[in-house]
Amino acid sequence: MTEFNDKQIEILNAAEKLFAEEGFDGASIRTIAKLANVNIAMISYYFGSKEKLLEALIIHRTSTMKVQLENISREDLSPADKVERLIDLYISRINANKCMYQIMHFELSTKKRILNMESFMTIKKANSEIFKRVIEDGQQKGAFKAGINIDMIPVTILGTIVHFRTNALFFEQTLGLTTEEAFESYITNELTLHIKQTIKALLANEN
Amino acid sequence: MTEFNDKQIEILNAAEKLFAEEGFDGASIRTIAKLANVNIAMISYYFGSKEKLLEALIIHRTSTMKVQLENISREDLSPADKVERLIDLYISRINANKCMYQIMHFELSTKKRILNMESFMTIKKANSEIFKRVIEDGQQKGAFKAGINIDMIPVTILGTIVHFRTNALFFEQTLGLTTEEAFESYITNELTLHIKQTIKALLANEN
DNA sequence: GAACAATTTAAACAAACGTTTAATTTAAAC
DNA sequence: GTTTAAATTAAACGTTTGTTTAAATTGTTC
Repeated sequence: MTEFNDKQIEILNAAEKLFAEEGFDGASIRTIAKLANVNIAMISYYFGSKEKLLEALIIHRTSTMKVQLENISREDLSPADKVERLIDLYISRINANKCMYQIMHFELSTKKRILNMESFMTIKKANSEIFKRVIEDGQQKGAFKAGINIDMIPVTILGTIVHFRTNALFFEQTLGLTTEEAFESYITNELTLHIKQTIKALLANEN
Repeated sequence: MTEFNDKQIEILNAAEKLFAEEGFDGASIRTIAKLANVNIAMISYYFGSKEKLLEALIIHRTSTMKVQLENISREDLSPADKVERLIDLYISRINANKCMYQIMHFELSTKKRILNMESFMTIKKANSEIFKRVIEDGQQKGAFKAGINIDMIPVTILGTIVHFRTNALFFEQTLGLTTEEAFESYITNELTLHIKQTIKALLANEN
């Protein structure tokens, strides 16, 4: 879409970090400018306002989250393997965009800004539909059970990951994940395994 | 614990609503005071500062969230029924304290305030341990499968509910839950059923 | 009802906020 | 090299922020 120069990219990166860490209201134009090594006036100069900066950031990041999931439904895999690959992709995407997810989940939950969240919603919708297609295919082939709420499966997958991340402090204590690596390692191994086990069990046809 | 008079309660209620809707930084002392129908100075007078108001609110609300879950592990039910009851209690507790959960999940995720979240963590820990006990009991009785990640089961339950609530706007659109009642009804019926189905499937022993 | 403490108020406080200005520097075009 | 546009700056703008003050009101005690 719109091309950004180096200065603008630096501002967007700084904004992403600080919006995620301190919230939109908590992060100030001055701290963002300082982190990006630019004059405070540059933000208004390039983006117009703080709110428009957030909007630009969301559109910029979501546009790069291309629908790579789409390809999976075309791959020649068993329905069960497709679901596993989808879960892997979900998790790796959140890991790669954890700041953005943090920001958008807060923005979605707040009633303050009636910001344009359509770009984020569109991605969510597309992903949900891919999931739906794969599962319905599996049901027709007799691999998956009927009578399950397909709409809520992405909710459980995403919810589990997001909830684990937001409560990082809690799990650092209770699971002893003191270092950053231990925490991330737990996500890619134990947590991912748990999600796969859970979804598999829900879908499994005992016949 | 500490007793609050009517004015203080009104301030706490107003603060809870506005902190949840607009975030801690987004809500101002003046809007809180206006909603509570008190002078702005009363907040400093009673609570000392905005930050201490949040702290008082958290301690006040979490102290009322007594460990009612504790009783369930003593009830004479099958392990499967106990799990169902635990899920019901989880959901009804979040429904009853949705504002507080909203606030605390944001506060937990932000790196800004190093606020005392111990009261919230203690509750989380207690609940997790009750869950653990019930499931381990079910495993010993042969009702539940072995080789599952017990720690992550509350994460999946809570994550699914919280994620559904935070993305309310999205599901209003995609599921057509236009009214407040339709949304809440979906949680108590479809979503609850989905969670129970999921956890049951994960725990079920096929032997 | 006088004396005292607790409550409530309007006003003011300094600090931080997002944004704009007007001047200056850098870059591009001819 | 002059001209024009773009980028960058420091300073100031008017608000809003959380908090405090000092005066006024209310409640309590004897």
